[in-house]
Amino acid sequence: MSNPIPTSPRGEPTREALVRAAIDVFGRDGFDAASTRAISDAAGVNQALIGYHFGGKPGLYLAALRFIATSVSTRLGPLVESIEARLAADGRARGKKVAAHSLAALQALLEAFVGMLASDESAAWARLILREQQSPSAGFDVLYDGFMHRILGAVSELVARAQDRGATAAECKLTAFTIIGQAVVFRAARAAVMREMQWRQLGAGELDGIRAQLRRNIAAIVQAEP
Amino acid sequence: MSNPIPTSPRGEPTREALVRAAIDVFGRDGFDAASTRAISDAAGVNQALIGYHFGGKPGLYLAALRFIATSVSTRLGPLVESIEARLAADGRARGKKVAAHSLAALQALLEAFVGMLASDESAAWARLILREQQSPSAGFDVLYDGFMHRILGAVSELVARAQDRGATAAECKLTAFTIIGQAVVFRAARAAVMREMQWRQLGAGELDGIRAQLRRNIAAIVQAEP
DNA sequence: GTCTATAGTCGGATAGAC
DNA sequence: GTCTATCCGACTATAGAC
Repeated sequence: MSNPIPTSPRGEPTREALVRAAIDVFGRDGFDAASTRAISDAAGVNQALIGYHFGGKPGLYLAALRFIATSVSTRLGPLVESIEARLAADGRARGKKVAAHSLAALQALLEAFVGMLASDESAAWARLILREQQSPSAGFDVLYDGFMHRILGAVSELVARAQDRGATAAECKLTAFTIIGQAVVFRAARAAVMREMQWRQLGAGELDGIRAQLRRNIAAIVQAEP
Repeated sequence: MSNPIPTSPRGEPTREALVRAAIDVFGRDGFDAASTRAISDAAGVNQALIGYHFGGKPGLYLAALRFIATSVSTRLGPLVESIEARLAADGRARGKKVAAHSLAALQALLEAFVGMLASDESAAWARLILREQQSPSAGFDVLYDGFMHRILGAVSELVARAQDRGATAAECKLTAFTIIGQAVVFRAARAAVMREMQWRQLGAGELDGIRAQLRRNIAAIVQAEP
């Protein structure tokens, strides 16, 4: 059916331009409504090249999701890796000291996360991800296995150590989602945020306020008495 | 251009069937990809009736958003009204007593909110709302003015009174969004939640766990020391 | 590897019978 | 108010020249 992607270096710029345009157009219009013409026009290449390079529209869609997973991993990967290394080094050790640096790491990770969600470049692929969450296609696996599972695991584990009360793994995962939700809302409900806050843009100043709020909330949640 | 909606009672069942089907199909496919044929088929009526009753596809879309705003208002309106009445009765009074019942009201409102977001019936229109948030059309006003602004105002005001430390209105609004985000994530990132929690459904048991988590987090956030 | 041209399908809107 | 029939434009995919 859909042939493998040709790998000749000569076509690489074309493939990358198509993928970048695809993320934008698929994110804005959804898979069905997005037209291959709109994508090829935005990429500045011929429409027939989508069939040649990706086998067709679905192949280009999957390539776009893979590109997103790689982008997120590139952006958050180093921080997540350093956290995972620290988690492994601490092993089963617990106590005030572990709790303190786990909280700090949790705050740092979510500040990086919300910074990513706030950026303009993330707008297009965030739209695609939110679509996949609402109606998962076969491509959802690319996103979940590509970065979601790993980040969720790190956040849950940090919550467990920062709280240091015998919360179950399921409870920590639930806490992780409520913490992540506090960042996600600034992308998922962006239009309402901008209108209600009467912001004209979400720039550095606004992001600082959001980050301070997140730091405070995270500390309050993990330090609260059970 | 698009004539006003005919108001004859004879056509009312047709209009309602079309609006209900429209919420489902528009939510699933987006405005462009949704076909009027799919909507009329799902509604069990003739495709040409969309033109007759709503002037066309855009008219039906706006009618669907209006229906959603009314549905949410019906579901959360009474609770919000009782909260607004209490806020008005308290006036400028502050202190421990006001803080305590404001916290309780905040928790109750968010439990109702997340219950709505968890319900299957809300899935379709939640999809539509998330789409509008990501790429607001002219119809976003219908949603914002219809219920968002009012609920956000109630949550912000409850946060201000439950904290009872001189936080600015902007800070309270930001806190309100982070609190609402903790509920919204269970709709916006539903696919990731189900997979990571290894849930097969989000039923009464799972919802109880989410609500307990929200209660705890909200109390921790508003009671934390500045 | 990239292009033009086109075949085949499906979309929204509407005219007109009942 | 509801239906059938149809126009016309836009879409994806692909054949074939360069």
